[in-house]
Amino acid sequence: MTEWHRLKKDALPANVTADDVAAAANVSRWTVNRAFKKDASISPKTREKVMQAANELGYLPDLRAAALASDRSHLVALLVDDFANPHKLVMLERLTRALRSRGWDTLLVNTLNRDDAAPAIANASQRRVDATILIGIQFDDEVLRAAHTARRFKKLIIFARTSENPDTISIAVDDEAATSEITQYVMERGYERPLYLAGPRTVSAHLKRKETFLALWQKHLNTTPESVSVPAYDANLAADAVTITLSERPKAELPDIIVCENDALALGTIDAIRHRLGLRVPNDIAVIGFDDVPQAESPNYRLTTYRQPLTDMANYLVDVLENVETSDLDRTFCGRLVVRDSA
Amino acid sequence: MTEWHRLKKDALPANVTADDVAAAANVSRWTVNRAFKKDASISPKTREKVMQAANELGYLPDLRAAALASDRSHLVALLVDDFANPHKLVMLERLTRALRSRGWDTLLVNTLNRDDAAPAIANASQRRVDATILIGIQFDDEVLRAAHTARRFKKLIIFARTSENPDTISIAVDDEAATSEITQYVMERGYERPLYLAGPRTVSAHLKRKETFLALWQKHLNTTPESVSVPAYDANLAADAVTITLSERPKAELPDIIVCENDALALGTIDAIRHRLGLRVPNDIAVIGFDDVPQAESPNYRLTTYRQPLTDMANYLVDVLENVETSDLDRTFCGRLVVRDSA
DNA sequence: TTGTACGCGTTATCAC
DNA sequence: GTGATAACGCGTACAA
Repeated sequence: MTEWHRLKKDALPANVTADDVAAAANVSRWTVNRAFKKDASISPKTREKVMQAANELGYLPDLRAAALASDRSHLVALLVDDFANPHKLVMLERLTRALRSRGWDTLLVNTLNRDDAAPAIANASQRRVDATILIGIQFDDEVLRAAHTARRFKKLIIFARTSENPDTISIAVDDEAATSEITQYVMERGYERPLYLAGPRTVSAHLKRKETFLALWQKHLNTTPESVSVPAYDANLAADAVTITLSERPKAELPDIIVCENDALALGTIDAIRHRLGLRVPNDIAVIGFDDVPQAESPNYRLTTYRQPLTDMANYLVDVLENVETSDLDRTFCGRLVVRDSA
Repeated sequence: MTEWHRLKKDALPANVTADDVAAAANVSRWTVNRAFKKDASISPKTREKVMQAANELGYLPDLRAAALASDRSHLVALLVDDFANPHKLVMLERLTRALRSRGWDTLLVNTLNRDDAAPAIANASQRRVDATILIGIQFDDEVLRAAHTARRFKKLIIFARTSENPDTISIAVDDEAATSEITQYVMERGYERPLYLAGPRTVSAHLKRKETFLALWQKHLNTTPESVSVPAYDANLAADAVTITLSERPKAELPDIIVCENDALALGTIDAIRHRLGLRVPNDIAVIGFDDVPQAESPNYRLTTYRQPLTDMANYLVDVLENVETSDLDRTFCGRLVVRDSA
């Protein structure tokens, strides 16, 4: 008989409650509770006794019941609708790491399609999460209104994206400062004919990158750069868009740099320049991205990009969760330009 | 005043319960319950009346209380420890899609480090999830034993990885069949000096790819191919390993194909071959992967790889959840080789 | 088809 | 520092 099977056999019943522990430790159920609570007024000796009994019985507090009774679940819902962007995986890692290491659990909700955003939010509210975090793209005012109607969570946080909605807490990088830094770099390096490649336009939770870039260029050089949009942050879509836009174009009219709203687009752009247009990066066309995804530093791409301070942002998000306030919690962060070889 | 603000102002109290709806609809609380339950014996008229009252009050059942009372949460924990592998993002999307579209919610648990696996499982058990799904790599027998000690969930599922552990349900691709198909393809294309690039060796939940490949090669050609391992499924690690292994080697002794345990390794391998060794793919060294991540079809990689039927696997996982049984639910699936240009 | 005790396992609050 | 009472919001089982 393996050790595993012995364990299986000796397994105690699954439904050990605080009452059982209380009986075993000869204390009241409430004392058991205190033993599991930080800074509770309980003598070290009793706590020790309780913990030992709990260990023997395999007792762990039931978080469902705790949430029901206290109306705080230490649970957040994370709504995502944009799994084509590799940066999402990084964000998921950073957010779940910050949350979990500080005692918060994460409900990952895949917003299946555009019409599913509102039901997804309603669903989260039925779990009585303490906050709902939006890290997708298709959240417009309509969705935020749905969130509000299905009000049940105290906080609605928009992460890595800016929102002016007053009932929302936005934690994001300062797009204007970042884009300003990028623009300055592009100008200093002497690029003259940029093409801006943007993602989908959203109504309420957006990035201010494209408009800032165009405005700055206009201001300093008095011309408005060309720009193209794709309907999702997807490298393949970006590659197609770049190919279609530039393939028939005479060399002299090609852009000398493509400024991309994020790395997902930038990576596709590099692929298209090399393998569809048959040109070199950065010699023929340079490329600059945003996010600094892991791929960006691969020897194949060596992408110049802007890195967001995701860890700081995630930690601030937990600060917000632990704060009782609900308003004036918006905050922007500054990242830094990571210069590699693509521009 | 915007519509948003009006809604805010008119918002009803957040704590609407079934009792409130019952009062408003002039029925008992239990009738309200039935209205929200599928195939409950309730007259359409009453249900309609209840639903209307519920809508007006903004009532939605509290899933915490439901789980507490029924001991079924329709919630699963998804434990992940391997965020460097882009395939994880695809798996997360497919799993959450299948789960959510069939009424299941997902707790995403980031297993922060090796020692955190057991606490992570314990934490999931405190949420009283109906099942725990492991999609990482660092789950050995010790961890599974911890899972068992913190028993509270009915099912422990290992997804996309094989386990012989009797208390575990394993849903995976048939590695032997898949590797056999790959091996046959490699032989048919006339490759003679393969190098096998594997990921970390795990104890209980493993892939049978490397051993199968080596055994088949041995059987048919009577030689054992060289193999190399990296400690994580990370493209950068793979690139480094390939570089170190091959950079000083005379051309004649280089492998003519590198067979990778998955795409994460394969993409890094291609990068290293091109940019560090200065060779061509597939002309000098061919590469073959496993998973068919989105990157694999980019014009830059055109990776020949093996695609798992992830959607079918995810749907089967939900079947398993909805099944009352616990044993004999293991199942393997067959995928297909996707031939592109890299091999 | 509809209504009624009771229990699920905690927490908040107050009494000792 | 410790024990006790009353919720928290719903499900189950059974009765009407």
